[in-house]
Amino acid sequence: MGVTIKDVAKRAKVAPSTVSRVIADHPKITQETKERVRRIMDELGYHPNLLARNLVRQSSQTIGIVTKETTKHSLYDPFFPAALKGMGNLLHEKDYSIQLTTGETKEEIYQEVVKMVQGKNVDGIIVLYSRDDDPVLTYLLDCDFPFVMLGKPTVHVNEIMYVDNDNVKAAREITEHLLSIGHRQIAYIGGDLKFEVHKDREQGYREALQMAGVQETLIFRESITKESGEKIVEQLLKMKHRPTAVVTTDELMCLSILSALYAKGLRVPEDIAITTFTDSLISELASPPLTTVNINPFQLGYEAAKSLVELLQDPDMMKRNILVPTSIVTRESCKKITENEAVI
Amino acid sequence: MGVTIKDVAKRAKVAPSTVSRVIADHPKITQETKERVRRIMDELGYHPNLLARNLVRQSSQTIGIVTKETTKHSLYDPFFPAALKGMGNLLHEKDYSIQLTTGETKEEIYQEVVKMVQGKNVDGIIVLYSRDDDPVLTYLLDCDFPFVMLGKPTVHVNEIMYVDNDNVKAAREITEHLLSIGHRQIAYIGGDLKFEVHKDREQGYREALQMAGVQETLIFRESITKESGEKIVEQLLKMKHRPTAVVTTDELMCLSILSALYAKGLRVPEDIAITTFTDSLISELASPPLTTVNINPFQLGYEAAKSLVELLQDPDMMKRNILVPTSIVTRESCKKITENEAVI
DNA sequence: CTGAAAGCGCTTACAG
DNA sequence: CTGAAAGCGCTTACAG
Repeated sequence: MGVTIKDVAKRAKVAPSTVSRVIADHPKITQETKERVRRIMDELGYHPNLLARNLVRQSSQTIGIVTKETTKHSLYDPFFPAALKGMGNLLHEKDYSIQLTTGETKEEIYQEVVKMVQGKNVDGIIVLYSRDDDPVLTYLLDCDFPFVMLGKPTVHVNEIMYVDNDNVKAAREITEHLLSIGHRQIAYIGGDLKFEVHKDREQGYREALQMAGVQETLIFRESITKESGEKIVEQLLKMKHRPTAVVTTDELMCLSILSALYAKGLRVPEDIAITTFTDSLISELASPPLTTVNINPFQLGYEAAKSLVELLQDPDMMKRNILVPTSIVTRESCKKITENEAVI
Repeated sequence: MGVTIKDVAKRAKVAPSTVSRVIADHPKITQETKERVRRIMDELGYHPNLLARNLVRQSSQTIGIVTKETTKHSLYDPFFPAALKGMGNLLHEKDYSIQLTTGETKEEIYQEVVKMVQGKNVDGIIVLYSRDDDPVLTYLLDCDFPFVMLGKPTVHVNEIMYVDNDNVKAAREITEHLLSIGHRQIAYIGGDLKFEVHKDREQGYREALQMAGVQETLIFRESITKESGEKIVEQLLKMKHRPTAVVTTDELMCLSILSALYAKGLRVPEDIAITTFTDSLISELASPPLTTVNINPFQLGYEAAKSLVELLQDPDMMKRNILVPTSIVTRESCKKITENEAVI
């Protein structure tokens, strides 16, 4: 086996406890001893065995990151790597490691969380989604385990630390943006309402239309595939008052819609305006570049990790929430229209 | 603190060692004792403390995944989540956890790897890239630590277990595909040659042209941004014999090129054909859908993890390599051209 | 088939 | 300022 604290102690002619204190940079050890011990550690190539340290500290200095079950799409959702990077940045700073769930299904992931928590494999958890009836959430609350949610919880809002955008507002604003440049027929393409983010954005869309006195809403909640994009576009084209603008909430879905529109010979933004959410490189590189709600996914991850670390340092802290601001990035996918065009 | 093995032992009136054996499902424990002990474990809500188990076993049942330093682009490269999912799948099956590096720079990542290895925080490592002069690689080889590389190593090829595509062949085949449908002026847009993958693909491109008797090669190695796409397209358009087809090796770069082409009023595939690599959802959803080399990123990750687990089970096993096959997925971004069109 | 004991490699009160 | 000792919660030869 490798070099242990005892080997160092023997060579340095001190007790193992002293070596341990040198590692911890304990203030009551003389500079002299510290230097001597450190030199010997270098000589022997000593590195602390973290497994032993973890056991005695009952802490792994690791944060578990819980994802939702995978779909073909969620795999490629640019939100994930950006948020991951944000969490990684903060956690690296604070000297925590990241452990990722590997399960595919809800049940597998639940079991992993239980194992992480009970096995003391992680000191805290970040849940990367918010959905209805989530056994993971119930479990974490039940055992009072430190965690932060990325997204607004659907229950126990006041007992859970979370980081989110104001998705209602964000969706309202992007819809208002379209209204302000003359659009009246605006379709909305969101997602499954069991996820809080989709509830919020859909509500924001409704609010904006209502406040503008527009009666007609048009909402789609399809899974994100090429086919669903085609299906939606087909439906749009069949309508008497075809929408002049579309709010999508997902960059890949937006690509899918774009693709279907082009296939039908429609031009963006000339024939129809389109907007999306997230603002990864995809929005910038799409043709045309997309007007997008920048939700700052990196910052969301960063703040979630930061809140969790603070919670670990002070378990009794107030369960406060953080709202990461969003902003509209205007690109070429939306065009001002006159009243004439508005009603085709 | 939580329930320990001693609590269970006391209640079940057996020794802690017996409880331990029940957990391990040791064959020499009677069914009767097993059942009794298990019942009590349930009653008390006992879960093994993995930190303690890790210490005595000197193993963390965790695999470290080492990424390369981040760029704005690499963050969104769809290869990463797909490979991650592949690794996760296999590792979940084998009951290993995943620990991810969090560093931003080469130096930070190197330090993390050292800490992972020396601190015994991981049992094995998967390196997600292959580049020249990589201190991480040197270090892992020096301390003879179990690892698998995803990509072909640039040195010590025979001492390293790796999983890769045959990138030379893949690039040759996609270039030959373009040749076979009539293209003669084919540009290539790759990446920094310090990465083995880019060396290989560039070579494949060259080989295909050479074998077809085409003298002229045209190679770009830009970073992946909107601006570099514009720059490249500008250069292409200035040429006397403008290429009729472009091989790109990255889906986001391909989007960038598409975008720049459209901005200049060119049509794909009518005016210029374009192909790419990876085959994530992006290729499918792009406009037009992209002819792509499917490199099976999920499978690459899966096989890498599988090889590593095998290596951990049998440290003396032959350091064999695995080549994951690639295939060309034909979509609408390439059009057959006649000899007339070939020379504009 | 089961138990008593040692030990994994640290950390941390408690003495001095 | 430093050391001796106990202990974190398991596992695993060694006995019987």
